[in-house]
Amino acid sequence: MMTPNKRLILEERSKYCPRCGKGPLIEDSMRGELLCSNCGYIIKENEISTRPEWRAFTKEEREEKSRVGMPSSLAIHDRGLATKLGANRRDASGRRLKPSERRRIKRMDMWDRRSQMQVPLHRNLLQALTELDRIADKLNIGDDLVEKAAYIYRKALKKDLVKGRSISSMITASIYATCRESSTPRTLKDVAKASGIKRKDLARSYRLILRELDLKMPVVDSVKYISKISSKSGISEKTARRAISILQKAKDSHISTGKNPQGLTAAALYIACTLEGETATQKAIAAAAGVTEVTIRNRCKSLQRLVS
DNA sequence: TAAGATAAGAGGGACAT
DNA sequence: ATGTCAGTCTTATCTTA
Repeated sequence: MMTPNKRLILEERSKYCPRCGKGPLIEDSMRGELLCSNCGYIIKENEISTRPEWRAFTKEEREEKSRVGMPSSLAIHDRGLATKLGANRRDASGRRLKPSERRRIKRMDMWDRRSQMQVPLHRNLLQALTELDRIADKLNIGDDLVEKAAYIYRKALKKDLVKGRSISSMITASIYATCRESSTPRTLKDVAKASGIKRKDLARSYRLILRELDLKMPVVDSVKYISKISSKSGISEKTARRAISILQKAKDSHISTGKNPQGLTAAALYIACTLEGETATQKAIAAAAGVTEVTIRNRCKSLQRLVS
């Protein structure tokens, strides 16, 4: 009972990162985040702790939450709390609320007000999150990533990063950042296309977010792109595996750092094709990977030295 | 027709001024 | 703050097998 709330949180969690499986997890008390010291992954549930007091309630809250209908979602512009405590004291399905639930909602409401979300900001968020849904749908990314993107956007908004820039470009950048963070293979190009933002602008906004929010991204693993590219250009499983081993070698010899991962992957696939006697044109692979043939050739030059 | 070569230009990071 | 530099990637065009 004497345990401070902070420690309570930490003890409830696994000591290992859910993504990379390593750790240890450390707490960034400045931002109230729990993150992996190995890969920088921010453990999602702790996002809520930008409003630290909530953490005190976790245990009971969690049980209560499940009884009170819609979960509070970061991807809803007001976290789903728009409906203030109504006069009739009933929830959405008409049930009477228990006094304890009423108190809780009132408290959440209070924090909502205190969170200095002024009306223009609300409007901004609403617009951004509408856009977020639309783009996320096109990109086929899951709800958890949508939540994460919404979280990043909120942070950007709080830091006034959106001021002077378009909402679309910033929410798009948030989405891209989310993909990178979770190692979901979506390229700048993919995301730009889905949103209608120019690649250049997206890249700029993304870098801004990265810098200002101090986000650390895992190094993108070119192997992740193998299946995407090989299936698009109809390359066999066997050849794809060969390409993976080539990429592995490339990684070990450090020629892959600083190179466009799609280009590298495309080149590895091309070389694998020639080694396996499979016919595939540079053109086809380049198209599938979203890079030019020239890039493939350039990567091939350094990769071929490894293979031979 | 596929692949290689070459050249020009865009955009950004690093570093110095 | 601004400019330069090295390096990457893209587009375009020409040549080669």
